[in-house]
Amino acid sequence: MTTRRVNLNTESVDNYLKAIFALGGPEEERVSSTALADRLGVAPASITNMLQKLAAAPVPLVEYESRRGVRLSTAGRRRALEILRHHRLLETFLYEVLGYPIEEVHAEAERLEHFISERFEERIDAKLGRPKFDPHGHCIPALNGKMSKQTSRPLSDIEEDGEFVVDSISDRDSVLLKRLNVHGITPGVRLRVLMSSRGEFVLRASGRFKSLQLSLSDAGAVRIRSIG
Amino acid sequence: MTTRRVNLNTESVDNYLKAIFALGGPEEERVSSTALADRLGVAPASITNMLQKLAAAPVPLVEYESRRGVRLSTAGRRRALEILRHHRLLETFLYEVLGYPIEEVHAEAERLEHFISERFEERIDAKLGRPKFDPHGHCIPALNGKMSKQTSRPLSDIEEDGEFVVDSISDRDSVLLKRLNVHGITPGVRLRVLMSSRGEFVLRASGRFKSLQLSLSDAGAVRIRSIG
DNA sequence: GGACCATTTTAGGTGTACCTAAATATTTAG
DNA sequence: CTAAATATTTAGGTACACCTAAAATGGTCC
Ligand SMILES: [Mn+2]
Ligand SMILES: [Mn+2]
Ligand SMILES: [Mn+2]
Ligand SMILES: [Mn+2]
Repeated sequence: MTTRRVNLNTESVDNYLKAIFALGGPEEERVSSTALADRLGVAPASITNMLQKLAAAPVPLVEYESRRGVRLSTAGRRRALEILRHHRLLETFLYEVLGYPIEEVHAEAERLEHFISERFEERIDAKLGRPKFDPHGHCIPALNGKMSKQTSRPLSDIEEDGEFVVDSISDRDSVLLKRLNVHGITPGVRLRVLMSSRGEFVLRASGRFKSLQLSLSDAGAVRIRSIG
Repeated sequence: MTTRRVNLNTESVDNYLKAIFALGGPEEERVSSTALADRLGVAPASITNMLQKLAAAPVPLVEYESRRGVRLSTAGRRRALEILRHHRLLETFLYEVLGYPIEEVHAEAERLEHFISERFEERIDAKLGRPKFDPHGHCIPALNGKMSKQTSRPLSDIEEDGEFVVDSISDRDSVLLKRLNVHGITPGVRLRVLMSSRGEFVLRASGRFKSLQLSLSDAGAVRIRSIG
């Protein structure tokens, strides 16, 4: 009755860990099976299956109690941050060195992040001059896994007109990303925000003439901070 | 009785096609199951299984008759050349742009070749100035799949002392590759060859003091052409 | 022309990562 | 507090890419 050891160095495991990390938020709260199923686009039953496997490993990658959600273990968090570092370095590299359009870097990085070696990671990091942020304004985790906390808030939380600085933009919706880019809404840019009726947001980047109207849900993809 | 269609866009299929292409040689001769099993490091039974699948596809990737070996179909050759182009562009890129040591480019390219997009391929090709040869001296197939025939011969075929130009060096043995590189034996270099007793080769690159002794089998990894 | 031997194929499994349907537990609402 | 709704897990599949062992084939050698 030898305990058969499973192989957890797979693209799939990477993606589960990244999803748990992302959904857990800065407080690393427990994540539900449904939320994961939704994010990863797989059936809830598949989630349960994988979580049981990740939790039962010799070095568990998650803490998991049946029906009580899941959170990353220390090893799981280390691995998630490693992949996130690959992802963001790749995005920066594709954008800066290979001249990709901003809305195309994410999909390419999403695949390659699982297959580049530590040497590749080191070489592009060096070539880019050890960047701290990716082209969407997201912080790149350091080699030791350290990552500074976000001080920004979602544009969708704003309740009054005002001026802000664009902190970062989610890379998950490439159509929206391109639309924002066309209107000059990129990380670091100064932004005038007007609340229209019915929870829509009207944005204008500094130095631009054309404004852009965003739905509440699209506004959730943009993070801002106060001018300063 | 619906014919279930299989997915042939996998890393595994890529590698089978590449192996058939490489083993078939310039004449694209039929390749035996054993030769493939040997090259790919899988059991002969696995080879049979995959070949049947590749041959039975709606657009067959190989021509296969039981017990008579395989060769690539037009579609299979196209795909093999596409992957070979990825591989060699990646090697050139890793070497030229990222400063990899020559003996490390192959392993990295071997993984990444299956996962880069057409955009990535195009961007590194452009960045490198549409190179025709990779850092081992191998021809990079064109976008349309055209590739010029080799005019070189293996060093191991030489039977008398002489001077030659290094054409290319196999990338499959990284230890040998590094050893050759240390002795200045790289594509384009002028090479003095002395036949020692017992089928060993003594090489000296032009402008170098130290010679290098190579076994017959290692000499098979070096291709040369006449000076001119 | 038959026996032998190497090659190749068939038959029957494995582990990974999914799936659907059914069962069960938890939460919410009346 | 219970019933309905929702969330989660269990049970029983599938496809892929491997594997080993056994059977079949085909060429060689006497
Ligand atoms: Mn991204
Ligand atoms: Mn991914
Ligand atoms: Mn190579
Ligand atoms: Mn490969």
